Amino acid sequence: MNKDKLSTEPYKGVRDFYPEDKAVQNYIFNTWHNTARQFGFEEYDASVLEPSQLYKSKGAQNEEMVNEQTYTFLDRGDREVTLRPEMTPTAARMVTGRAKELYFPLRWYSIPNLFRYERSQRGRLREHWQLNCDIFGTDDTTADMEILMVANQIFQNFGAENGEHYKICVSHRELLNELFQHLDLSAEQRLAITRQADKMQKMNVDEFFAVITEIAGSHTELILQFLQATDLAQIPKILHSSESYKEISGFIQNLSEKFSCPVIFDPSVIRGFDYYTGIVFEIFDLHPNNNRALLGGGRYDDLTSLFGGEKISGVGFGMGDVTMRDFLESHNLLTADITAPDMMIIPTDQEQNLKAEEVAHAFRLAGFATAVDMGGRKFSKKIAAAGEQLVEYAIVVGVDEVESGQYTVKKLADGSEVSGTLDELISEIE
RNA sequence: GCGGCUAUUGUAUAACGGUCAUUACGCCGGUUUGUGGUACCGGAAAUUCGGGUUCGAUUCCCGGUAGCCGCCCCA
Repeated sequence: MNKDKLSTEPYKGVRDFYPEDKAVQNYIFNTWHNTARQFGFEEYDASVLEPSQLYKSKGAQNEEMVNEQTYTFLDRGDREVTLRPEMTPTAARMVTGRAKELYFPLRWYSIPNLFRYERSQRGRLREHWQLNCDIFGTDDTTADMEILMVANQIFQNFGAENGEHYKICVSHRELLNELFQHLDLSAEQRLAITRQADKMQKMNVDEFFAVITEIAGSHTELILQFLQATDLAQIPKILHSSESYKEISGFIQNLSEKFSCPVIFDPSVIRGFDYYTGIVFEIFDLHPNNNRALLGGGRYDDLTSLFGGEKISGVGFGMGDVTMRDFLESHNLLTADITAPDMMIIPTDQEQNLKAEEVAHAFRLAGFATAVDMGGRKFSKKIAAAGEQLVEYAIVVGVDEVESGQYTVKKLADGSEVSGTLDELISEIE
């Protein structure tokens, strides 16, 4: 290997999509598009470039994240620019920009590519695509239910089963907040507990007990009672009379009973960011190799305050293509759209290439995806190659065909042949 | 940013410190000068880089680089 030559590997943490990979991605994207449309969502999009300020404005924590975990640089006009690491701020920006003329509730979805500057690992690369679905401008819990039904339907449309391949876990931000308030915990304690809750599944019980005791001291028991609850009824009694308790219990019951979408109460579902204020949820991959969330989201009551104007609330989720592909592969649910041409025109030798291109043109105008193999191999090899690429039909173009005007189209799957003029063939194999 | 593991042809792999570096798939060609996929024959193609130990290193040691896995963080 000559080290002076350029590497054929893609840039660190990003992927090449060879045709077989692109076919998988198309299958995933098509299922996402179709499901979003099934629920009446409209697609939006924006540039990958955003002013860095869009991500820094949410607080110091975010500023650190932008500085260390995003692709951020100065443009030629000394403006600080960031490759978008998430879509929600962009969506908030766009919704606010036209808040006066948009009709709410607004159902929007997008499949943006997102970038993050960090060490890659299984399920987390530096560039990925993420389906974002949101319902903006309503506080009604029906919207929360609908958003989860979209999420569930996506998995159904991939042929996955709730409870067998994945599970849907829900919680409510206010429940934990109320508990914190009741116990009069400091902001630092709250943050520390919130951080730990996410990791509960990865630790054993004793370890977890020790960690929480260190943070919360005498309140450990109540906090553990909350975090270890496997059912809404098991959380501390003092929370049972709250509005959020009523909201989430109705939510769970309705989804399971009315919409065949069983969801599980799981208090360890927190979601990292501050803008969530109501119901939060995650969908987990149940395959042992993929012990992580495939999708996460929740309700926010004020996403647009940065831009001034009226508050706009909403509910939404994001899910990534990398974890989705791992999910489908692990559970053997993957099918891919074949992208081979419908028809391959095969000149017997290169003298016939121009004529072959003419023949191809006729079929293209008739609606066939048609390619010409103008390479220098023997034409028997060309037929073999077309067959292996799963091309549907092949037509050999040689001196005999050109002189007689009679061509033979071969169906490669079974070897059957039909002969005639080009016009006859075109109408024949429709 | 931190830690663990790995590095052999395009891919996947084999090789007690001594081989002409194994095998399979894929690729190219032929058996087959006008009709494919299976069979047979042949071909091209590799030890990540730099040092060290040794008569001799793919193999052992050190360092660089890259990849994978995990941690941190998770938008």
